[in-house]
Amino acid sequence: MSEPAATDDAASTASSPPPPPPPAQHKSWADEADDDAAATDESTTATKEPSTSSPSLNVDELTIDENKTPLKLLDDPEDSNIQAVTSGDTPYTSAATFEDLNLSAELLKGLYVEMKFQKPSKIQAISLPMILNPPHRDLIAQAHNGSGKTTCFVLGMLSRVDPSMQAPQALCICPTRELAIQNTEVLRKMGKYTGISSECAVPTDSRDSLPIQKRAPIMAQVVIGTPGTIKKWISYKKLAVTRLKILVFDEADQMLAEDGFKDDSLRIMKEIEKFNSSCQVLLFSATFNETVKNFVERTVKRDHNKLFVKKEELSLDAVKQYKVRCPDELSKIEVIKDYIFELGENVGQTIIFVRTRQSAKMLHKSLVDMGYEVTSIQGALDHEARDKIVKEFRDGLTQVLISTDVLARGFDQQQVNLVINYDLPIKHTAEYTREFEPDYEVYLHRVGRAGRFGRKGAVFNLICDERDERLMSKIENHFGTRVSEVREKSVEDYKAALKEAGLLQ
DNA sequence: AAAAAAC
Repeated sequence: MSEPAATDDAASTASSPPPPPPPAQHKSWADEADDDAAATDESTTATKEPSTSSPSLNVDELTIDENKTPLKLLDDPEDSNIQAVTSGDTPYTSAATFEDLNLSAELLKGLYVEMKFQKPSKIQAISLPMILNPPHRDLIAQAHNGSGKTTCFVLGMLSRVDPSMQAPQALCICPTRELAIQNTEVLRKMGKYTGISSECAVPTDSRDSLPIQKRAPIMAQVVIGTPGTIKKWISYKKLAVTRLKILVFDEADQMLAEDGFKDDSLRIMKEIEKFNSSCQVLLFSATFNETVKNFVERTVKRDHNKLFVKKEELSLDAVKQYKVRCPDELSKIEVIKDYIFELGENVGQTIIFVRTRQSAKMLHKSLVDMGYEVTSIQGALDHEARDKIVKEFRDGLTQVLISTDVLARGFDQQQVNLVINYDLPIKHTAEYTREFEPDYEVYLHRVGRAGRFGRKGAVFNLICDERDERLMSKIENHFGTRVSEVREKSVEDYKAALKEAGLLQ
């Protein structure tokens, strides 16, 4: 069951000569920015430039592969809603237990004692053999919110690191500060007994940290951070990429989206590839829309593996979705305080999502003025304030957190049972069209803040005009779900909703 | 007409 795991890593630590010293980097990385940006554009149009391995060809081959190869679905018929396409003839066996994965005793202890895990979740059972076993192919993996994606790549990073080599061997890039910190904490917890060192690459307060030029090079074996800081560390040669074995993009669809972090991500990837073409790349997210899916498949190596879920099956049944029709903006606040807060007091923590920083501030002030204890977070706050607000929420000192989409993705707080969409998420792309498009991916991610790991949860969408109605029904159609209405002033409706969601007796 | 992220 677990034969293949021993060869590659073990051999390289035991018998191969020590790795060569990092080659001298003559040019500052920042100097190349312009060339790189130009090359990047070309590769996206898939016309020329063999800087990576001819992208246009890859697409064709992948398409053929997908159609011809019967899905090598693993041994569990229940997994049929996850579509797995594996590359080549490598057989993978789904891991029924963590023991099946040939993990070190220290890592197993971390999983059982620190994380209190018993056995791999579905996505873990399928993806971990692909991540851990040679030939360590790249992987694009989609899985439901709260299904344990983080464990997949954190375990991947921890088990691929050679504990005896003090150099960065695993790098994980995340879209927000909060997610980078959270992932670092998970890694430290899971890896507690392994002795593997880690560093969180996010901006620090300039007052209590050395300027980058004076800092020592990073020796940590795993680095997790946000694009800007990682780019900076690489360009100042504080983060060496030559020993990296594994590169992870969390929320990969956002990290590679045109209006996301695509340029940064591609630049980092190219820099790593330049010194180190064998580095394994993992792309994880709950969402990959067709556009970005198409693009990311050209971003990774040709012989990658992939796991996808149908969009209809992404909306968790565990989280019940409702809509409340409010006559105007002001009545949204009434609905929140007079009904949702009133009834939702003992159902756990709540996140209220808003579209803009301004409305986060406004709503925060309104609710505080009315005597409610709420906090709010958005990207314009300084780092200290952001960290403090998240910590208070995690410690349970605050029950209600107002947030922009800074926390829409990945934020894992198991006590969150209620999500309120004060505004529905909108795509900003169609600049000159009059019709608004919902941001389906952000909607799904927001909903996913409740019902972590199969827990109960409810979402209330506050809608107040024709535009909202259309957005809401588009969302329903897209995911093939029905969002039932809770009448604005009906206590009974709210009660029934919370009962149906399993949050109220 | 947005949010995120480096100075």
